[in-house]
Amino acid sequence: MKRLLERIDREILAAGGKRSRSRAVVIEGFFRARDHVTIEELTRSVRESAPGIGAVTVYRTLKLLERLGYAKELDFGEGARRYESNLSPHHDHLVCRQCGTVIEFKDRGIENLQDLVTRRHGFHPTAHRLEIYGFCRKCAPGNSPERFG
Amino acid sequence: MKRLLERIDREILAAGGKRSRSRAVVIEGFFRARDHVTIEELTRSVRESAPGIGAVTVYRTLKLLERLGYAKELDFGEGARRYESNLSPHHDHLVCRQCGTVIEFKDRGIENLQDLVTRRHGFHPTAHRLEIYGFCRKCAPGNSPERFG
DNA sequence: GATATGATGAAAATGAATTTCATCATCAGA
DNA sequence: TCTGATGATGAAATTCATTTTCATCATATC
Repeated sequence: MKRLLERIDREILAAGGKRSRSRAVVIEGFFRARDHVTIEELTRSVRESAPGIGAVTVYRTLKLLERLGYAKELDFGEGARRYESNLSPHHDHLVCRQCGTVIEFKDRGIENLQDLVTRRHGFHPTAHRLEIYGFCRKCAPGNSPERFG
Repeated sequence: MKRLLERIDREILAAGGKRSRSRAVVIEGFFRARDHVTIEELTRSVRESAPGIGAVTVYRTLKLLERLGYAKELDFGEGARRYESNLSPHHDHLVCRQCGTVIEFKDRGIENLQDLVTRRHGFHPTAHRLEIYGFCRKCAPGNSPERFG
């Protein structure tokens, strides 16, 4: 973690930025937080140790991390965006509509077929998003007495 | 088209709604419009024939069509939602980041693999979204002198 | 035709995200 | 180490899509 923060620090410096205490706290908080956080969640958690930090700084810092390639914006259609660390390799998401759990998955076969599809249309892909919405194992119809029983 | 509008009309009545001129204009406008319209685009086009129609009515009418199963909300991350008719069977989208063109595609292989993935995680899917972003044939790197030359 | 109630549109409200701006902090050079 | 330039901050204001409110209008129903 220390290594990572120092590396990001160096990249910010190299890009003409300056160090700042608030930003450091937000960045560390982001990598320590559970994945797929909203700005609001992250702001709340970061303020536990550094109460003065404004939500605007959290917005700005995550935009910065995204620009540097360390964070990824997600949108599960909830109104507010979520962010995940971009350190682990690319993956897609299963999103439970009941409890909000997000399961990450990776499927080489799907990716290959996507490549075929784009090639067939002469399309040059730069990114994709695949989300499957439904009910996770725990919330599945039949396993949720209070909802279906 | 006439048939379709009458059928929707009947469904609205059956659900306890009433007929309305404005709404009829919006619904017809929606099915005549090019696919993947924004509220703003549809409002503008609808106002050419019925200037008094408020954007709020367009919002409400598309929500209604969605509830009835005739329209689908899309979000290509542009800030404003888009809507497409839900009459044609399910498909996914290639979205050009340069010119905004949207190509629809359908790939049974991808869908099958998605089913496998969800089953592997004990997940019960109810919907999914797959969008591939990049450059369409016309805007592809190498074909766009003003951008890459 | 009278009446209950759904639909409308303008304006206000909401809420996430961004911008503005005065102030503070940090880096670079003397 | 001091100092000036400029990046970063946080509060408040702004933006923008969408939703809600509300007085009024329109349409089914009796």
